[in-house]
Formats: sequence, C-alpha cells, structure tokens
Amino acid sequence: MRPLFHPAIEEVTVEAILHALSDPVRVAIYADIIGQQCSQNCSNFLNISDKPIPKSTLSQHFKALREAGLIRGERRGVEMHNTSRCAEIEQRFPGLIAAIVQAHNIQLQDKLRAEKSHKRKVARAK
Amino acid sequence: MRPLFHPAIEEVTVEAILHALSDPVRVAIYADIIGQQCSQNCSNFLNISDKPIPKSTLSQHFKALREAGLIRGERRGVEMHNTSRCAEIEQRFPGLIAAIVQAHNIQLQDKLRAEKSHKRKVARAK
DNA sequence: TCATTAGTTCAGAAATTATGAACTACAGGG
DNA sequence: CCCTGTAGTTCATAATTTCTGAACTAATGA
Repeated sequence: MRPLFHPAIEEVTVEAILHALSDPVRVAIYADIIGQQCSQNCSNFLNISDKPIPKSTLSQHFKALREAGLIRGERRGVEMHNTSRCAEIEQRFPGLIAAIVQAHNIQLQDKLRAEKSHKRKVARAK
Repeated sequence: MRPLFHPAIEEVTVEAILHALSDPVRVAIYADIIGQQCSQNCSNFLNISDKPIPKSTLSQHFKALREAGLIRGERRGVEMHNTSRCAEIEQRFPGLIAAIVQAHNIQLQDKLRAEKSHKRKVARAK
C-alpha cells in the first residue's frame, strides 16, 4: 500500500477545497472531524448519510479530503487517525473554513426549522 | 427558448455555491461580475482562460452560476445582462462569498509572486 | 426579408465519480 | 508462525457529469 499523499500547504488550492466541500457526504465528514477536536476513523461514517455508503466510496471521500489538503490521515495500527489541517489553512486562507462551516450550520438549522413547521402543518391537518 | 431559471434565495445551497465556484473558469467569471459593479455579457469571457472557451461551454458555466443562485441573468435586447446576487447571499450566508473571493485573491497573488521569482531565477541563470 | 450577433439547446464524446470485489496491513490469539 | 478478523485501499467497470460542435432561437438593423 503506497503511503498516503498530503499536499504541502502552499500547494493547496481554493478550487480543490471548494470542490471537496461541495459534496454533502464530505462536508459532513469534515465537519465531524473538526467537531471532534481530535480524530475519527473512517468506519464511523458508514451511516453518515440516509443511505449507507460503501466503504470503497468512503475511502475515496477521505482521499478527496486529504488531497485537497483539508485533513491529514495516518495509520494507527489497524485503523486510521484523521485530523483536520484547519490551522494551516486558516493561515493561508483566513476565514475561509470558518465561513463555509458557518454557512453549513445555517443551512442545517434552516432545514430543521422547515421540517418542524412541516410536521406541525401535517399535525394540524389531521 | 425557455425562460432562465433562478432559484429563490431560500433554495440556494452551500453545496451548489461551492461546486459552482470550484471551477477556475466560473470563479473568474463570477469575480469579474462582482468586480464590475454592474453587469457583463457572456462573450467578454471567451478568452478568460489561457485557451479559448467554446461558447456552448461558456453558456453552461453561466447556467451553473445562475442555478447555484450566484448570479441573475436577463435578456437585454440581443445580449445578456448578468448581475451578482451577492447581497441576497450575504444575508443568507454572511461572510461566505467574501471569504471565498478573498481566498481566491490570496491564491492569485501567491501565484504572481511565484512566477516573478521564477523569472528572476531564470534571468540569473543566463 | 436577409444578414448579423448573442446566446441556448441538444446529442454524442470525454472526463469524473461510485461501487463491488480483490487485495494489503496490522493485531490478537492459538 | 499461521490463522482470523478488522480497517482501509486499489482496481476495473458502471453510472453520472461535463464539454463541445452543430443546429437552433431571438433580437437588431440594413
């Protein structure tokens, strides 16, 4: 198994970051890794979406996040230790990650509110 | 020709915005539309990249920006009047567009500096 | 009416992404 | 050591998305 590739911070591009985070599964993973201050092994995310994600697909998602420079992955025995590189990215592109994560949270809140109000509507209609 | 589709601001998603702006040609177009306070017609961008972009491709790029909610396009006689929707987006996702545009500018500056220093190196070597 | 300009649409080609199956790497027994 | 199980990667191909030339629409003006 060839060693995992991680770009140097100067090689990280905005395009790659935006592309990596434009996928709902990948942002969810990334948000989770940032949230847990420490790390995460991949299999925790098998059910991150509504439909279970095959592990080969998950592996590719982690690869995409790594190669965009968003996370660092290193082997810890049999499993993977994934950490976010947000401090480095913050240095290179100040405020970028924070703005994206915040926008995502706003969207999530909006969706939750919309679902709740829809439920109320359905309840009233009965 | 069916009328152009524009999502309502509540329907705009972070994923769609990031995806739209993860393409170098599209960010260039978008940055230009924001830069020019007013508008831009498409053909100005035929040579925005190093290689000329076919106009069907360009049309698709504009469509992607429109459908992501980033710009609004309306016919003005024979040509197109494109305006950014950044005020709306700022309201929904504060700071997002600014952070992305700023990150892009940083990257552009870095690239220019790198090119300059490379030229100096080549000059010294002669 | 015809020619011109600006842009869209469509269909097939090219590129990217998803996924099952096979494989690698490690850990913990026996 | 050699199994067995677990975690994750790789590879080949299927599914999806994107690109692009060609045909088309719509407006303008001579």
